[in-house]
Amino acid sequence: MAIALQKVSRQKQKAETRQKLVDAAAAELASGRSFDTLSLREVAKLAGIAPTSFYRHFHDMEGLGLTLVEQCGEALRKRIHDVLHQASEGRSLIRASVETLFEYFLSNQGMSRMILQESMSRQPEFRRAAERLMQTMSSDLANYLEEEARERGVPLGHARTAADSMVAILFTAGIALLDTPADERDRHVETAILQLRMIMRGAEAMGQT
Amino acid sequence: MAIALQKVSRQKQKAETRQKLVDAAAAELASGRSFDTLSLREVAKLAGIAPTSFYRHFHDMEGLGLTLVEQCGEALRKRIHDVLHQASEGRSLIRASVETLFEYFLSNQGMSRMILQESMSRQPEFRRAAERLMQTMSSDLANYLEEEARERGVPLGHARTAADSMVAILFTAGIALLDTPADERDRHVETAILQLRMIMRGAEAMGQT
DNA sequence: CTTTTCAGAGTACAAGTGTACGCACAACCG
DNA sequence: CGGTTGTGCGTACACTTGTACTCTGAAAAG
Repeated sequence: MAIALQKVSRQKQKAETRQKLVDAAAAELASGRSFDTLSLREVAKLAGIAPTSFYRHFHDMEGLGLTLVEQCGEALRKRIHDVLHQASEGRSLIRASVETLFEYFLSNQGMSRMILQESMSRQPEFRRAAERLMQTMSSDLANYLEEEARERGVPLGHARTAADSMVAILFTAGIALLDTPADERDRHVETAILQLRMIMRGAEAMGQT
Repeated sequence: MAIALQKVSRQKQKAETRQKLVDAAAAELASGRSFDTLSLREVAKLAGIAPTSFYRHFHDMEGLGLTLVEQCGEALRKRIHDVLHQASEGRSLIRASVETLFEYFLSNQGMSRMILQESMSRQPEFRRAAERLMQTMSSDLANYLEEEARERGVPLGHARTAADSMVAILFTAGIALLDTPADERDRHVETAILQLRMIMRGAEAMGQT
């Protein structure tokens, strides 16, 4: 006996299938595929829709890619923001940030790889999207550093520049991390923390000049 | 009237066609194509050989890619090495290094993009190749920093870690540089220099602890 | 109710892909 | 010299790719 099916609105239905496409792509990334070897037909098949129906949702694979980066970037950004603006349970803030970020990288390898990779992609749109993300994170971080320095009464020179350095290091280390067997990952974490502290020291030193 | 043709040895001939393949790929990269959209058939055609003859030289496109990275990486490494170990004509060494490296990135955009991009590639071989390059450069730099610090009698803590940071920043900045219109590039250069100096200061500060 | 809209399916096609197989012919080796 | 080796070519095959076109059926609009 068939259960009465809810009649769903058109736009809701459309949004759902669209998300199916996004999810299918994400799943494929998660299992190690690279985004630009992913074909329209393939994601369509994985999402359970006809290849030609893809066009009802995205004009391009690039369109899908941008949505993907955007969705994941938002999650990432939020995560860092939260760490910075809430109690860090006794851990130093630098340590908390590094650990949180790396944790995210590890549990979302597929998407992280994509973001990191597309930040160096040939497709200008992708690059810009990734760059925007990094810049947003860098701004967040810079604001925080300045505020925190003011509270401690330590003059901090070039907060934004320091923040840029930190983000660059975190992302570069992130990639290396994903290639590292689990039992050596701590070393990367400690190194990254050391690197960030070094930059903090340098920034403070240059603030006093 | 036909000029007498030199009879060429087999291995020399083979080496030549192999290089034709490499050059064809490099040329395509230089004109903006991304390596992994490059097909075997395409490079074969550009090199002026039959598609199936490709296999006489490389087992894979990946094989070609590795050769490409290797050749270009060597050039890059050498360039930096030279800057570090020779008179820098009055410029500070940091400035000289940054300017030389960025110059190289700009005049070899295709290859640079490839190296930078493949350092985050899905293909583990590529990643490792790029990582090897970065580590070599980092070692070179670390050695130099230590030696130079010894000469000045300044204790330098964690030279290698500092060098890693510097390389990460240089490569990240390199990508941004390539996306920047010519008249704004100086800003990137100055920022990078500032970032490296900051790290130096930090490293010195931590060396005294 | 009727009419319109539009997400999705199906078919079809031209173009491009990697590569297996066999052949030609010049360089090499004994 | 004659036999072997190996680079390069051409053909052929089985796929995969993006997408143009047409059709269907149900939700939305009137």
